Amino acid sequence: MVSREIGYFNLRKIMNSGQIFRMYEPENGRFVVFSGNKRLELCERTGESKGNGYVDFYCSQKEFEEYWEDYFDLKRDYGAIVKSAEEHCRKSAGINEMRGAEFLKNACRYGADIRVLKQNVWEMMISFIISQQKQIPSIRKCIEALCERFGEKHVTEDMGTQPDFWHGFPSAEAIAAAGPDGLKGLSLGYRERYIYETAVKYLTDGLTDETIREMTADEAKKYFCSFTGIGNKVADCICLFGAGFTDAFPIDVHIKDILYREFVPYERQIKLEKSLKERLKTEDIPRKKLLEALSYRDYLQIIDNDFSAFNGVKGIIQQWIFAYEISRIRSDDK
DNA sequence: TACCAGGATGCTA
DNA sequence: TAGCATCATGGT
Repeated sequence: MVSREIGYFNLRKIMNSGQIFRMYEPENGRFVVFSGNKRLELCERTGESKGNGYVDFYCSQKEFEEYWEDYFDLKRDYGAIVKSAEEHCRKSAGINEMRGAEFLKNACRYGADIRVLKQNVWEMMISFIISQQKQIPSIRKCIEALCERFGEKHVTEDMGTQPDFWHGFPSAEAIAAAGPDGLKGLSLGYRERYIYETAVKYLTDGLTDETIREMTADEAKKYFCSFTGIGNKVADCICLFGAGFTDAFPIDVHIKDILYREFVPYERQIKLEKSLKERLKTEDIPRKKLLEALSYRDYLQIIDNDFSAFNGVKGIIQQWIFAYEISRIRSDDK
């Protein structure tokens, strides 16, 4: 076991932040993480100094240093990111009707202990292909079903409250070998073809995490987009959560909502809404339609304008505002 | 029943 | 390049 005192680290928030789908909390404060063909148990304990806590990693020192330390992004100084975010919010308060700075400040307070995980590229490709047009619980179910059918079976070493076996994430070979119809019955819908064709191309190209690391962020994103079923959003998720490009900024419906609501000046919002009402000849504009009134380029422009202070770690800020947003939606549901 | 989900694709103009 | 319909499936 490896025990570390770590600041800015909250496993429950990481688990619920939407970046990882194979993480569970079988008992209060005890977590299990699956990555490829690895499995890790962790426990959180309250630390002596404020903001820090002890975390027990149930693995060898070697495995911790070779894999999990980078996986949990533990070498990065998250305190420095928080400090720069606070400074940015303080400076920009008053600009853009204060909404953006205020939202960002609250999002950073909520999300600062969410580490952006460095998972593996292949697992992120398939996981985020599955994620499209699905809710997070449904994504988890599909991925787990995929693992059960195609993943390598492992025996759990410490027999006890846990099931005595688990499955790793399936390899591209296993999925490709199953053929075009091999994915049926997993509730994947139209994504079956995307996953199968991605597995075949992945093998044909001989893709590895190492070849991606030799690319620039732009090259990697462009390359991921050449797979059927991977567009801008999914490619950015792979870049951020799998390839370690921390400037990648996935734009999904929640991020669009945030950018529109908090960062588009009221004057522009009024104009957009007015023209949309005239065009659609109705006063009742669905939120989705409103968010589509801005193009992908428009959203990129907003990010360029309002997040340039975070160059180098923009993706981490994205994850914090995303997690903050979905936590608010979830508490609204209650 | 209708609508939505951490979207992508293919067609049309 | 933008706008639009369509793509399965499960959940509310």
